[in-house]
Amino acid sequence: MEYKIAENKISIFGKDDFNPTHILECGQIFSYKNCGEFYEVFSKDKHAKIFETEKGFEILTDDVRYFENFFDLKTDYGLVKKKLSKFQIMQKPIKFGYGIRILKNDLFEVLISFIVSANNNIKRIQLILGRLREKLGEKKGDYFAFPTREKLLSVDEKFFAEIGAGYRAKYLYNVVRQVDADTLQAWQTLPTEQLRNKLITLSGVGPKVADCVLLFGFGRGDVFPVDTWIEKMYNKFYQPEQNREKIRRNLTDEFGLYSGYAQQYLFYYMRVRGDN
DNA sequence: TTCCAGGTGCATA
DNA sequence: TATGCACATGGA
Repeated sequence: MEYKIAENKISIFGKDDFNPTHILECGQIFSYKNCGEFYEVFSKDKHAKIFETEKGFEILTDDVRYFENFFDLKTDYGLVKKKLSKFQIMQKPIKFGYGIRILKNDLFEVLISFIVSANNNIKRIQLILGRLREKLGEKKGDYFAFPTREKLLSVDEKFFAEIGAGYRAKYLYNVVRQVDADTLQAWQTLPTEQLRNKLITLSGVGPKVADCVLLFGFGRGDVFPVDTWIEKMYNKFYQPEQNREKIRRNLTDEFGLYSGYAQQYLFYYMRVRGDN
């Protein structure tokens, strides 16, 4: 996919491998707004607006280099889809979510966000994270930054309960005391399996949340997060199986380095289309 | 009213 | 190692 970077704008040429609806509404990020004429997306303390043009899309932002990496623009998703299309099961999901790209979101934000996501629905996750930004994030004109770790350290467990986190309040209170952004960044050098083991030691982080952080933060394509929707998918298209660890092993064996990409097309397809 | 949502932690055997 | 249950909250 071709794109051009100017001072405050990234121009995307073509609409085959980039679609803001697919990218933002496929459940990998919770901080964005559909404003009709455009989408606005928030990551860390930054934001960008995405407009559709005749030839493609334009991303307007003060930090073009950040969002070039965020939208994973250097990866050839045409190739990803070509590799995945040899699997029969991927035909419809790829056609349906053709413009999906896997985001490289801020590690600390992804960690907090997906701890909130556990056993929760997307609407409520967005609500809780929105309140978190409003109450603790720095005001940046007409939006709020994601709170820094220092800010998150300043509140008690009750605060997280009051913004609606429910029983996850304890996990959040604990996890901000267990890691900081630099520690997470340092883990980037580890191979996936070791990194996964590190993440699972954190409060509120199990196999599923760890895989989401690996995929949507660390950019590891060799993980396959198994949630309730993937379990539904697996039981529909493969053999009946309720052990999520077995499902995960089977799917990563099948899709290898492209596991994460496959997962995201399938997740989006299952959640929006239900089936067929 | 009951079920479900991008599951995890902990006790028990 | 594996199984079962509790855990907040709000929409369907």
